[in-house]
Formats: sequence, C-alpha cells, structure tokens
Amino acid sequence: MQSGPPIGTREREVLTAVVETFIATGEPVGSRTLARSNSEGLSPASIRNVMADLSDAGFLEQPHTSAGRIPTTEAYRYYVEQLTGTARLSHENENIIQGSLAGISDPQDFLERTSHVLSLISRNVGVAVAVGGPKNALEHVYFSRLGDQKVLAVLVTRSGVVRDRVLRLDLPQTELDMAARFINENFRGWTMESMRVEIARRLEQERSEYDRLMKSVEQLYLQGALAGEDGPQMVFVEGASNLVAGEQDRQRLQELLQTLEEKQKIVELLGAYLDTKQEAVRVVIGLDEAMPSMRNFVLIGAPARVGGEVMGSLAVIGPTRMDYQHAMSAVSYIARMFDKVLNESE
Amino acid sequence: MQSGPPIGTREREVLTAVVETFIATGEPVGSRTLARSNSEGLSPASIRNVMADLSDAGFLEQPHTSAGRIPTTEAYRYYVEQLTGTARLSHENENIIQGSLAGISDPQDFLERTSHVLSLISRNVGVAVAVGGPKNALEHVYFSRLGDQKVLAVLVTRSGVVRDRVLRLDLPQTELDMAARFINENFRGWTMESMRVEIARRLEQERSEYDRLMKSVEQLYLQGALAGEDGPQMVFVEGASNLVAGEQDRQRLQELLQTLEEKQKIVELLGAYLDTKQEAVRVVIGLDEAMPSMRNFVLIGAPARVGGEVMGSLAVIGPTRMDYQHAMSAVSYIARMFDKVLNESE
DNA sequence: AATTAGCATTCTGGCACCTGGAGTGCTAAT
DNA sequence: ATTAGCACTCCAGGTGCCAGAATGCTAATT
Repeated sequence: MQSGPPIGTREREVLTAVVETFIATGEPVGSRTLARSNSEGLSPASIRNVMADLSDAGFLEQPHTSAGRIPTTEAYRYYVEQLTGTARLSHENENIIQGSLAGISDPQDFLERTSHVLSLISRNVGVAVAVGGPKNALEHVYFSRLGDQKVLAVLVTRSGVVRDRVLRLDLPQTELDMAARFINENFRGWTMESMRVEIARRLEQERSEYDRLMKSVEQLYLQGALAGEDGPQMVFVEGASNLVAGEQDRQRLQELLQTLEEKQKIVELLGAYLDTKQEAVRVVIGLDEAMPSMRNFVLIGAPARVGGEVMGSLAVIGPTRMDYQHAMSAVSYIARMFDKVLNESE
Repeated sequence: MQSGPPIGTREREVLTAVVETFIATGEPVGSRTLARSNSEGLSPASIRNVMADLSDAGFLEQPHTSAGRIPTTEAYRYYVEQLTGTARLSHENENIIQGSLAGISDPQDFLERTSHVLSLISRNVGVAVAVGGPKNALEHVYFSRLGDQKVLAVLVTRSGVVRDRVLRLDLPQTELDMAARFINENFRGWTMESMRVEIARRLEQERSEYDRLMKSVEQLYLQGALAGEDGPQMVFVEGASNLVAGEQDRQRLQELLQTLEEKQKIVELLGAYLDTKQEAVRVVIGLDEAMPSMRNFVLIGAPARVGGEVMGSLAVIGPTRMDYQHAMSAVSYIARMFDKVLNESE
C-alpha cells in the first residue's frame, strides 16, 4: 500500500503538515489553515487538490463531507518513517531524565522511575517491564524456612533482579541450606532456563539413586522455587491519568484504563511487538490488531538490556495523536542509558 | 453536630431512605419518590416537612431550589454509623473472595490479589499496602556481591515479606557473609526498628575498637542496607477505571486518577486514618481534609495483620455514593482472612 | 499545464428558545 | 399532626436556526 501511488515531495510536505497540525490541534485540518501556516505560498485550492489525492491514496480521512482532513493510520506510519533518525532529545527532557534516573543502581527502581519519567515527558502512559527472563543469569538462591510448612525462596539474578515466592513445603532449614548450596555451587552464572533444564535432567537421570539432597531439590523444583516466567514479573505502568484529557468517549476511556490495569496484557503487548533482538526504538501504529480496546493507539518501545542481556522493555503508549519526536527520543535515550547506568562497573 | 437537633425515628427512616435511594440512583431524591417506595404510607407532604428539618440540621442539600435532596457528608456519617455491625457478606462475594485468595501463602501475592478483589466487589478502587513495618520481625538478611561496586541486600521478615536493594559498595563477599552472619545470629526475630537502633548503638559505642566486621556492618548500615520505612513499600492500587463511570467532571476525574497514581500519597492516606491498634473496619467520610482532590470520597479500610503483627492495610476508596454494605463486609472479611491464611500453621 | 479564484453546496456546533416534568414551600383543610 | 392543593421555580431536553468552515468543481489566470 505504502508504495501504491508514488508520493511526490509536494504530497509529502502536505501530508506531514496535516499530521503535525492535527497532532498539535486535535482538530480536522482544512486547506485554509494549511495555506496560512505553510511556509511556501500555496493557495488553499492547490492544497485541496493534493489533499484529495492523499485521501484517494488512503492517507487522509474526512469525518464528514464538509470538514477538514484527519490522518489515517497509514499516514502516521508514513510520517513516523520519515521521522526516524531525526529524533533528538531536547535539553529540557534530557535534564528531566538525568535528574531522576542518574545514579540509580537498582534495576527495579530504575524501571519504576523509567515508567514515571516516560509518562511525564510524553504526557502519556509510560511503561516499563522486567521480564522474568529465562535468559537471565543466576547469581544466587536462598531458601528460608518461615513457618511450619512454609519456605521462602529467593532468586537473585546477576543483573540484580530479585524474585521471591513462598512455597508450601516442609523441609528443615538444614536441608534447605544444602539444596541452596548445591544449586549455588553448580549453577551460578547459568541462565535460569538452562539451570532448570539441567536440574530436571539430573532429577530424571538419577531418580533411582536419590539421596536426601536430591530429594529436597526435587521438592523445591516441583513447587516452582526455581520457576520464573510465570512468576510475578515487574510491570510498571504510569500516567494513565494522562489519557483522560485525550479521550472524549467515556466508554472507551474506561476500557482503556481497564486494559492498562491488566498488567498481564501489557506484558503480552510489549512481548508481541518488541523484537528483543532489535536494538532500535520500534513504533507500532495500530494496536487494535492485538487489542481491540487499543484502537487508535500507538506503542513506542525499545528493549532494555544490560550488557547483552535483555532485562525487559520500556515503552510509551498513547493515542496516535501524540508527540512522536519527544516520545521516540526519550525512549531511545533511556534505553541506551539503561545499559550504561546499570552496567557501570560490573 | 451529630447530636445537635435530636433525630427521631421518623427522621432517621427518611434519612436512611434518602441516602439509600441516592446511592442507588445517583439522582437527587424527591418527596414523591420516597413516598412511593417507602413501606409506611407517608404522604409526600409529610416527607417534605421532615426533609426540610433534615436540611436545616445539615443532613441534606439541594443542588438547586426545585430539585430533590442529596445527602451531605454528615448524612453519610450518620448512615454508616447506623450500619456498623449490620454488614454481612453476600455468598456471591464470599465465593469470589475465596476463589481468588484461598490458599495463597505469599503475602505480597495475597495483597496484590486483595486489591484486585476489593476493586471487583466494590466496583471502586481497591487498595492494599504492605508497610515496611519497623515493627516487623527480622527473619534473615542476605548480602550478595553483584559487580565491582555493587552489593545486593535482601531482607526477609518473619511474615514473608522480602525487601531488596542494590547498594553502591565495595566489599568482598567474604566480609559480606560475615556481616550477614553477625546480623542473622544476633538479631533474628528482633523488630526491624529495634535492630536498627541496637546496631546504631553498638557502632557508636565501639567506635574506637572497630574490627573488620564492624566496619563492614557500618558501611552496610550507612548505605541503608537495613533501612525499611523509606524503602519501596508494596502498594497495590486497582480499579481506578471504575471511577470513570462515577465522576462526571473530567477535570476532577483526572485529578483523582493522578492522586491514585501517587502511591506515596496513598500510603500516607491509609496511615493517617487507619489506626493500626484498632482492629475493626474504619470508614472515613470526607477525605478532602487530607487531600483536596479527594473531595466527596470515602475510605473504607482495615489494618492487615498476621499474628499480632501489623503487616499493612487494605481499603476500598470510592465516592461517597457507594455501596457501603458490600465494601465494609468485604474489607472486614478479607482482613480477618488475612490473618488466617497467612498465619496458618506458623 | 499547473495553479488559483470564485462559487454553490454541505455539514457541524453553538445559541436561543421553549416546554414538560419534577420538586418545593406554604397555607388551608382534615 | 397530617395532608391536599396550589403557585412557583428550575432544569433537562428538544427544536429551529444561523454562522462558519470546508469541500469540489469550473472557469479564469499565469
């Protein structure tokens, strides 16, 4: 579609102008308005012609016959494509980011503030997710007996993410200690995933000659002490209140807020669109394909990595009518910062 | 005020009727409507008289001259007072609660779901907070060296709450282990608070004769490894989307959502009103005293305790026009459940 | 050939206006 | 003490209307 009817420079200029003024004002853009603001002295009539063409090509829409034009999803896509690379973070925003993220060494903390800062800068929803990454390297496990039948399992990954869960299990502390030592000595530095696989393998293999230790390990394993993916990932979503101003339809507003409250869905959303192999900022226009309630919404995200390791992702979510420049530059900047700050001196 | 003009049974009945129908319909209640629904055959005119008295007494308001009456804050207070003790959880709700909370032994998990369930049942905002309780008993600390200058500190309380933070510190693992052992051996079971005080005291006292161990401990202490209050408490706020339907004024809606996003404020709010010594459900009507944006909002909360220990609190926050019965009974039920489920077999 | 001026046409959003309905307070009757 | 009756008040919602902003098309202009 995008290369159906070739877009000349004239068309491109008009299209960008329409998109930008629409983003700025929120109201359908007419030929008159454009003629006034446009630097080149084009008459309304000429612009009308161009706009008609753009409408035919599927880039512009009219709410009703005698109204201005509104950009379609396609138009935004095109616009963003033009934009990519241009994005430059304003000094003001750079200061904001530095001010609230510099020097934070705790990854969870960093993520939480990231979502906050993103929502501030973009005036939209800021999201930060720490994936329970099966790819994360194990640093340490601890088991601690809490009550009669309860055991607390704490997993620490090399990047400093702590995951804990309480298990219903009745093992004496001494055995827990042995199990922990066994795991720590054998699997420190392994990825969670391979650690789990290997433990499962060993359990399988040595089933006949189980000693006390392996029995404890098995119990812990079965209770999910070493699980991760399905464990509670950290999900920070902030700035939902920013949507109130932008969305007129109350019904829809409520649906949106509801969706944002379902952390699980947010994780899926980011997971589905953010290719973690890709490093760059990704802009997804038209989230309704994945979630109907997100019609006319956009995701601007990037994976968050420390060293080579993907630790999660961050993103801005907002209506198609948003300031792409700011959002993109901020996301990109923080994504790079992530690595620097958290990796610092490791 | 409440005992200014004595309220007879006639007045009481009318008042309750007004409050209840207003809660149900959301529209100003007229004498006509009441006369129809009221079991006793009172004529509209009589009701009008009573209502006029109630208006004078400050229990009812009129949006404008020829409209029905709306309950004032005072009226809600009175109403809830009448109600206290009556509250009975419906079976349906009991099932919902049991269905999603039964058998959960992880306190964080429990709290998170609590906020969710509360928001579901009350159709308002559900809140659950785990205080970094200086009163919590220490179970264990772990220190783990992450990178060149980073140390991960993990504190586990007896009730199973895990708190972690990354410190900028350069100590070898062996010293970290010694420090951890020192603390674990000497302070297991102490409250966080007294543990901190005692450590500070010892550091002070033995300043002259510092050995290696105490030096490590001091560094950890200074870096806040053992701090808690200012650390990231767990705050779960869910169901903000429910407010969309109830609040007409967009401006105010946005302010409300913003307030709910500031977890810190929520913690203060609960802290200010929920007397943790008190066990019962507390209903606070008129939150605007503490937070202007919460005009016409109500807090229905209770402390969450495990054993005698206060672990946090849970609450429903919603507009004065809400179903008090449901909310109160649910809060009370979960508060009791809290103790049972998490304390089970300890 | 491309651009623009001009014009008839279309549609919305806001404003003024009106009216039915619901509610009130008061007085007089029961 | 209660209630019926009544005059009065006020709002919500419907109608009608008009100005303004765009549009598409055609004819004039460069």
